[in-house]
Amino acid sequence: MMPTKKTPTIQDVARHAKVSAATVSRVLSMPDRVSETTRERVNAAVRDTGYTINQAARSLRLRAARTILMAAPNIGNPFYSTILDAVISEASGRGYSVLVASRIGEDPNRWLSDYLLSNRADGLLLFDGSLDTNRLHGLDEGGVGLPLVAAYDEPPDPQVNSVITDNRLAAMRAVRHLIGLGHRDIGHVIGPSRNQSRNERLLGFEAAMGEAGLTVNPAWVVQGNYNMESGMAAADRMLASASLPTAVFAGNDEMAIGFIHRLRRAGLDCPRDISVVGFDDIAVAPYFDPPLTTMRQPRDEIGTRATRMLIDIIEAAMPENEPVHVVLGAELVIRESTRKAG
Amino acid sequence: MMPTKKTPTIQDVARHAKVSAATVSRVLSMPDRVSETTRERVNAAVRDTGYTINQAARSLRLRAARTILMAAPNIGNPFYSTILDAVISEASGRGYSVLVASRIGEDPNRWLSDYLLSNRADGLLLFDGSLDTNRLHGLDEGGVGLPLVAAYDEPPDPQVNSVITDNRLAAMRAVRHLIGLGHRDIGHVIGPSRNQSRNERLLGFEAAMGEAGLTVNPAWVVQGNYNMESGMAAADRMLASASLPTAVFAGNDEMAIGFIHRLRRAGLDCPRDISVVGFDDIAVAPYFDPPLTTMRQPRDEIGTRATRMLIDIIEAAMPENEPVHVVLGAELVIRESTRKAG
DNA sequence: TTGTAGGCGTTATCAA
DNA sequence: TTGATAACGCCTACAA
Repeated sequence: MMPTKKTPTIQDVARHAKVSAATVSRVLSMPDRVSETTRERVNAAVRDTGYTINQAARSLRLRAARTILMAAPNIGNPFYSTILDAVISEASGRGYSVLVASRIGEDPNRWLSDYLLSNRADGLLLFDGSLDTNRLHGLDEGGVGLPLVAAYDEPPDPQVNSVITDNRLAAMRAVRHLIGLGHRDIGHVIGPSRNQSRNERLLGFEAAMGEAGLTVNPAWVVQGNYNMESGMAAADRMLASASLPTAVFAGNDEMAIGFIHRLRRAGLDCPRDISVVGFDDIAVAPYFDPPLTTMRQPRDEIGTRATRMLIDIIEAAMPENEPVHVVLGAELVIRESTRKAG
Repeated sequence: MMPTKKTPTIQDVARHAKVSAATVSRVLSMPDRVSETTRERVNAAVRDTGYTINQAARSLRLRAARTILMAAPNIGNPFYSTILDAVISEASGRGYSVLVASRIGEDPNRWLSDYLLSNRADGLLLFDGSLDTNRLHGLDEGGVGLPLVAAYDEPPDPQVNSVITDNRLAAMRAVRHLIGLGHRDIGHVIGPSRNQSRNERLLGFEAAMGEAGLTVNPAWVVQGNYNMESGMAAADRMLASASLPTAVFAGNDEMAIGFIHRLRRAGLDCPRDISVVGFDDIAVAPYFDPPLTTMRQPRDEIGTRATRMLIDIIEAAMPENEPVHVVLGAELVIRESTRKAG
């Protein structure tokens, strides 16, 4: 076995090319400030030595890691992983790496400060609405503005940049679709209470009901947890009530799927007995039986826009005077889980 | 707006506590080598100044980033994102951060060398079977052994450490289940050709057919792409053949779902007309209609074991003399997409 | 156009 | 037990 060769440094390349380290550095970062001939010599030397830049040294010197951190409540959830995919594409297109943190537990701020204030990541993409962005902003002692973009969930703090879907409007449109189909007895499976998007969707539900002069039956508004299991439980609770709605707006597709599944086990058919509209348009939605009518969130765009915004902020390197808020629309995708009432 | 305070360094803390920087460093990394009283003074100073360690400087000095890189073909796929979740848990429990790279394109080696040889990541978790691990090993010039664990896909290279499921055996068990149900006309939807796991599953399929004295009808072996869309296409091709099998082993659950979906559109029912067994046990499998019979891969365990192994290697910091191969079993989960023949 | 020199913030070695 | 000092590898004034 060969003796371990040390990985070559910029000095090794310099020696090899018979120039100074400074020149090598220039060739790498601003090639036009170097004469053609030396540039070629240096490039050859880089190849010969197999040099790769040491990022740690570079970060230390530049005080920038060219890395961003994405924090999500549960990266195993396809919703977030789809976004992550877009985040990685956009980030690596701009020369940034992506660190991922999931299920940030008890002390999120300490956690995040470890990442952000310690030169590991230059900015934060926050997909976890349960984090307290007010306190997070406190991380940033000087008040300069920690590069931060909150996405997906409505930020409780208008001070932070955000990219979100208009959950309220989207919910209204989903419910209006049901109402347009002639439904009047409409239920809602809502998300977990900590979640801000859930509140917006509930508000949208109520607004759409109100504008149509329909009353909300509290027994038909049941809480879930944004997963399939909880959709089943929601169905159970609704089935236990005195009467049944003819249509239900589920806070997301997972819950819609669990809900429909449970309905079927109880001998009820969707859409024959109950129409169901979901939210998100997850991958399986078109292939489910029945194919799910749902509000499609532009997840790619959420990831791409949020990342672009974050990197712009990082590179502008200036205090964000005015926070930017991007609001994206959701699109109603009509499939077969909803049909005319009666 | 306040003037930007520079983030405090270890020197600031030292001044504050009236000790040397070396002492502060010791308090942070080996507290017992410091007297009780100074330790307290230093800790207080750390709190007062709001000091956080600069990871870039630390990495430079230590020649280690305490970061690992996970490379997957498509992190948006729930299969990989579930694993990622486990990877992050395990890694952060051991004080490591996780960088994620997805869809590594044309020149994967260059890409990866950028990460690994440049002190950004200390090791690689490779979930992309399309990467050439032979050439990847070449990254490691001295032959010391780049810390690398390949997972999920059968590594074409026995030289690299791996954590995999026994795809062949799992496939055999899936098909035996079908045979045990009395099926004799059995088809197979296989994965994309670049994929090694697909070959193993095909081999398992053939082995199980062979041992039961059944012949494989080539018209019933159709290729897909591990996604739902391709499952539909596979069904189309099978429906176009002279006769139909009574049971099908799908290379993964996504294809099983697309397949069943298409069948239903053609007026065929699963499991009444055709039984289908899938592979993976993705989240929606129990909620699909019919609930999917499938081979469950221990995805959490894959992620956890692979990560543990990688970090062990990194921290042992010694040439891996013998590559380690961990083979995990898959479990048959019988639900309702398969039933007795006839 | 190129080179010299200094410092980014840490930790390990060596002395005290 | 503590402190001074010297790297780790890079970039960027400033000088030549």
